Amino acid sequence: MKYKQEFAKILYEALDHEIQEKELEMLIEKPKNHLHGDFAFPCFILAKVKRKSPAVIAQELSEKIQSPTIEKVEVVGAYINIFLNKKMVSEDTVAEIIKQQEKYGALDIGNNRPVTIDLSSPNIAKPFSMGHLRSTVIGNSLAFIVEKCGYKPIRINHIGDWGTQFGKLITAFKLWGEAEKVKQKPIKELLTLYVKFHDEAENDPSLVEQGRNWFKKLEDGDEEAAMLWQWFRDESLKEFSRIYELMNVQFDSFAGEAFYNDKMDHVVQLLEEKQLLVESDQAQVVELTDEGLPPCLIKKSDGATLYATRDLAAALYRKENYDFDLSLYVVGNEQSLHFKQLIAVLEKMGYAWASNMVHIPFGMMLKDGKKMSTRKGKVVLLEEVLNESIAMAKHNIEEKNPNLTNKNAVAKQVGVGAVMFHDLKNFRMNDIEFSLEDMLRFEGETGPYVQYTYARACSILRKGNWQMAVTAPISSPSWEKEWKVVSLLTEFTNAIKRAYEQFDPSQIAKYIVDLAQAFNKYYGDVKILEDNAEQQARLALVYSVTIVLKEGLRLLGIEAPEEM
RNA sequence: GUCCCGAUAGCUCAGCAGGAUAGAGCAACAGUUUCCUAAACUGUAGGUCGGAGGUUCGAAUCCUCUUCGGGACGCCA
Repeated sequence: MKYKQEFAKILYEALDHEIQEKELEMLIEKPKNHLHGDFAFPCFILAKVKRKSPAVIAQELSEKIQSPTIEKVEVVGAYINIFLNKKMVSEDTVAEIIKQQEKYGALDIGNNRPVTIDLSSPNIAKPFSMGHLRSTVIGNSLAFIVEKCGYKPIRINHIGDWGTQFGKLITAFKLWGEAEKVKQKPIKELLTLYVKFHDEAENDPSLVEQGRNWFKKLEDGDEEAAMLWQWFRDESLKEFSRIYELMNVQFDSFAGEAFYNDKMDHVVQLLEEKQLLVESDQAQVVELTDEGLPPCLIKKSDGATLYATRDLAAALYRKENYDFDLSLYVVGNEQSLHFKQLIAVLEKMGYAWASNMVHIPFGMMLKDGKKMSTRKGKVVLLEEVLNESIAMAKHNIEEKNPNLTNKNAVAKQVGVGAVMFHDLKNFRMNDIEFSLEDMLRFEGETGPYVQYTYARACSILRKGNWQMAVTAPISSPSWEKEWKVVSLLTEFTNAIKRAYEQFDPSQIAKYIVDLAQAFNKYYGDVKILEDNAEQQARLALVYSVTIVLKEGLRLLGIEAPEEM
C-alpha cells in the first residue's frame, strides 16, 4: 500500500500539483497482466485538461518519474507502467514482516473503541443448523477483523430463548415427551417434538391454542412452565457449546431474548413519552411513512411485545453498557426490513448513534433451491457435518501422513477449517446451495489448501533450521522468482482494509488463497533449501509467508497446523 | 402489487467508486514424485459477462427498462 502512495506522490510532483494526491492514488491501478508492471497510471483523464493526446502526456509525464523504489518506467499507449525495485521492496517487506510478526497488516483506526457484534444467535430447542453456521462464522471473523483494525470487539450471542415456540414445545412435551429421551439427545428429541407438534396441529387447531396458553403461563411465571423452559435452555446451551468448542468460537455475552423481558416496558414508555406510538388495528405501531418504510409493530393487539420491541431494548442496553462505536448485526438477508425499521425508530427517538448500527446481511443456505424449514424438520445439522469433515480429514492424514503425531487434533483443525472456510470464501450475500460434497472438499480453493501450504512452509523452516533471531543477511541479488509472493505480501493490509470497509471476510479468504497459490508455485519452481548464498533470504521469505498465512487464517477464525 | 438481493466457463465463484487480451477452483483431458509433505505443481480445452437500450474516448462494472431465481412486506423471530 505504501508503495502506491509513494507513486501517487511522485505523480503529484510531476504534475505540478494539478491533481490531488488522494485522487491520483485512486486512479492508480494494479495491472491485471504482470507484464504491465506493478502499478499503472492511465492518462486519459488528463487529455481534456492538457489538450494533448493521452499517449503524449504519458510519454512526457513518464520522463519525470524517478525514485529509488522504481526500477523501470514504461509507456504503453496512454499508460505509464511502473516496475518496482524488486530488491529494495522485497528486502524491506520481509524485514518489516519479521519485525512486526502477527501485528503485520494491522490498521490503526479503531482507537480501542468497542464494537458490539450480534452473531450466531441460535434458537433454543432447535438444532444448530447450517443457517446459524453462516452468522457464527461471519460474525466471528468480523470480530477478528475489527480487532485487527484497532477496535475492541464484543461478541454477543443473542440466544433465541423466548417466544411462542416455547408454548408449543411445552405442549408437545407434555403430550408426547419423555424426560429420559430429552436428556440423552436433547436437541434431536426437542426437534422431533416440535415437528410433531406442527404435523398434528394441521388437523387439530386446538393444539395451537394450548401452545398459546402455555406461553402465557410461562410469561406469567408459572412454575412448571418456567422449570421446563430452564431445562430446555440448559440442555440446548450445553449442546451449542460443544459446537462452539469445535469451531473455537467464544462469546462475551449470552444475553438472549429472555434477558430483555424486564427491559421492554421501559422502551414502550420511552416511545410513549416521545409520542411515537400510534394505534393501528388495535396494535401499537411507530409510523415510518416519512422514511418510506412500513410501520414498525411494537405491541400486539393483546398487549404483548414483539421482536422489534425486544431489539429496541437490546440496542438501548448495548449502547448504555458497552458504549459502542459500532454495533454490528450479523443476521440473514431476509431480516433486512426489520433492521431498517429498527434503526429508523431509534433515529426517530432522537438517538444519533442509531446510524452506527449496521445490519450485515448474508445469503441463505438453501436446500434444493429453497429455504430450509425447521418446522418441517428439513434441516442439516452442523455438528454432523463438522464431525463428518473431521473424519474425512483424519482419513486423509492416515493416507498421506501416517506418522503425524497429533492426528486427532490436526484432523479437527483441518476438518473444521474446511467447513468454515467454505462459508467464508464467497461474498456473504450469495445464497449457498447446501452441498456436503463441496463443503468437504480439501483441494483447490479451500481451507485445507491454505493450511497445507502453511504446513509445508513450516516444514521447510524446520529443515532449514531457520532461526528467527538470525537477522543477518536476508539479501539476495534478484528476487525475480520471489516477486509475485513479495508483491502479494505487500497487499495484506489492503485486503484487511477492504474486509473491514465492506464487512466482508471473503476478502481475506481470497487473499490468502492468492498468497498460497503464489507460494506453491514458487515452491514448485525453486529449491528453497539449496545451500547457497541466498538460502537465508529465501528462508526469510518463507517465514514471512507463514506469518501472513497464519494471521490470515486467524482472522477467519481458522487454525493453522504446523504439520498435517 | 411494492421493496431488497442475485444472474460472468459444464459446476462453484472472483473481478464491479469505468480502463490495456474477462480470471481462479472443481469437473474433463495430458503431464510432473530417485527432488524441501502430490491436500501440490505444469499444460490443454472451455465465455453472446441473463437480454435490450443509454452515458462515455472506453462498460462485466454506471443509468433505465426487461426476463429469470431467491427473499421480505402488522400482530413469528
